[in-house]
Parts: sequence; C-alpha cells; structure tokens
Amino acid sequence: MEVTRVSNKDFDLTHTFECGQCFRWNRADDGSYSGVAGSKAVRLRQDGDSILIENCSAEDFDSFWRGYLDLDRDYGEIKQAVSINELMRNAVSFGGGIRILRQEFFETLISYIISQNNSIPNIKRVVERLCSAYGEPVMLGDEVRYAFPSAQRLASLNESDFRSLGAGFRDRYLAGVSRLAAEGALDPDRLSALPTAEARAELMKIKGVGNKVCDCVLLFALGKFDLFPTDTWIKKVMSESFSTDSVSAAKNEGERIFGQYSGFAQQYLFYWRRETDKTERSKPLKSL
DNA sequence: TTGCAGGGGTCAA
DNA sequence: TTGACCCCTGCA
Repeated sequence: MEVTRVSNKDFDLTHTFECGQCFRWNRADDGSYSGVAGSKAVRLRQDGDSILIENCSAEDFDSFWRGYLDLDRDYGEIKQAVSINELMRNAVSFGGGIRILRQEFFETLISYIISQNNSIPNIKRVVERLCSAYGEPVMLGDEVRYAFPSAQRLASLNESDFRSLGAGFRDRYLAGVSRLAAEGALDPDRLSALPTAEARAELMKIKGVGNKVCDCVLLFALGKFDLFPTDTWIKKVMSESFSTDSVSAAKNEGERIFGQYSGFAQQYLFYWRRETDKTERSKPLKSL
C-alpha cells in the first residue's frame, strides 16, 4: 500500500476529526483514523508532527488530499488572529491541530440535514447506512468501504427509502434536496463564487436547510470562512463569555469579532467547549 | 423493565 | 415565538 508523509505542526488527527465537522472518519484502537472522501479511502496516522496517509499515491495526494486536508493554508497565522483574549487562547491551545476539511458539497448538505436535532453517533450511523446501501465500493487495502452516493443515485429514492435508513422526519428534506442537486439546480462552483450572503440566500430556500445547516455547508464545503455557525454549544459559550442572549446574537457577534476567520474561531470554540464539558461530566461526583 | 427527556434544528402556525 | 418531529441514548 502506498504511503505519503506530510509534515505539518498545525495538524492533529484527533482535533481535526473529533471537532465535529465531519461524519465519515472513524478512530481505530491504535489511534489511526480511516475514512472515505470523494472516491478514495485512506487511513491516517499521527507520527509526531507528521501525518502518514496510507493508500495514497503522490498523485492522489497532489490532486486530492492536499486540498481536502487544507494543507496549503497557514493555520499559525489564523490561530494568532483569533487569539483575541484568554478564552480564545485557551480554545486555540486546546484544539490547535484542527484543520477545516474541504468536504464535498452534496455530501455535506445531506449530512448536515441529517444532523438536525440529532446526536453525532446517530448521524454517523445514518450516513454510513446511506453510503453502504447506495454508494460505490472503494477499497482500503483488503477492506471494502463505500463512497458517498451521487445526487443522481439518491434522487431515484423516495421518502420511505430515506426513512428506512433511520433518517426520520428528515426523509422529505433529503428526497427534495437530492432531486434539486440531480437537476443541477445546486452548482457548488457557482455557489462558491458568489458572495457569502448571496450563496446563503440561495441555500436557505431549500426545505430542510435553516440557518445552522446552511452555515455549516457554506463553511465546510464551499470555503465561506466568514460564517460563524451557531448551534446550542456555540450559543452556550458565547453567552458565557461574550454575554450574548440568543442564537442570532451569538452568530452576529461571532462574525463581527472574527470576520474572515469566523469559521476557524467557531471550530476552536466548539471543540474546546464540548470536550471540556465531557471531561466535567465524567468526573466522579464528590461524596458528601 | 419501563418511561421520559433531550440531542450540533427546521418548519409552520 | 413555540411546539412537533424520527430515532437513539442515558438515566431514574
């Protein structure tokens, strides 16, 4: 199996894959992560400041993984720019190896529609079922994995097909958006070239796409880094530290403060707040 | 074992 | 602005 090595001090597999941006990367017992992106399956291993990419030729790396892993961006500069106070310095120091993956548009749209009012393990389960039922097989060594299905393939399904995968009430949204994408009504290149506000207005017209899902798709698939997707965790951290009192106030304040770096700041904050909350909860209760 | 609340939201009233 | 929503999980 071909292996490519990447050296980058601002890249940590755990930070990048556990910060909540993606749903198709899974950690193995040895700490490596495997997953499928585009039509390729790889396994990644951390080796100090290097990452080993297994099942990846030099050509695959240059044509795909370099872009997917956002390796041409200087995260040192970003981290410095968002470290505006004590809180942000903590968040950046906690998740300093996060990179925002450049994910495929249709996959991101479908995945985030599934994510609404849902938990991460369940989202991953439904997405995985969708891929193994309708995606093309991709080999990772001798293991079979499945690529994310095309819009054309998913457009041929009806609502009950989505429901039987566990998508629940999101079934009609998924069927609708698959048809729109298959008809070519959602061209990622065109949307990506639009100013953020215009691209946002277009995506918001889709049934099943509200503020949060829309911002995540624009950030994670179309590189609109000036957005600050605001969910319950971000609302919490913003109200604790920036005294905002609503989801919309948190989003506006985040975008005002962080500007072109809003999306990065959001990821550092989200990962830091969520992981520290987990740690708090797992602490044994003090006996009285 | 059973019941209930709530989860990285969105829609419709 | 508020409640319902499919499914799964954690907890009492």
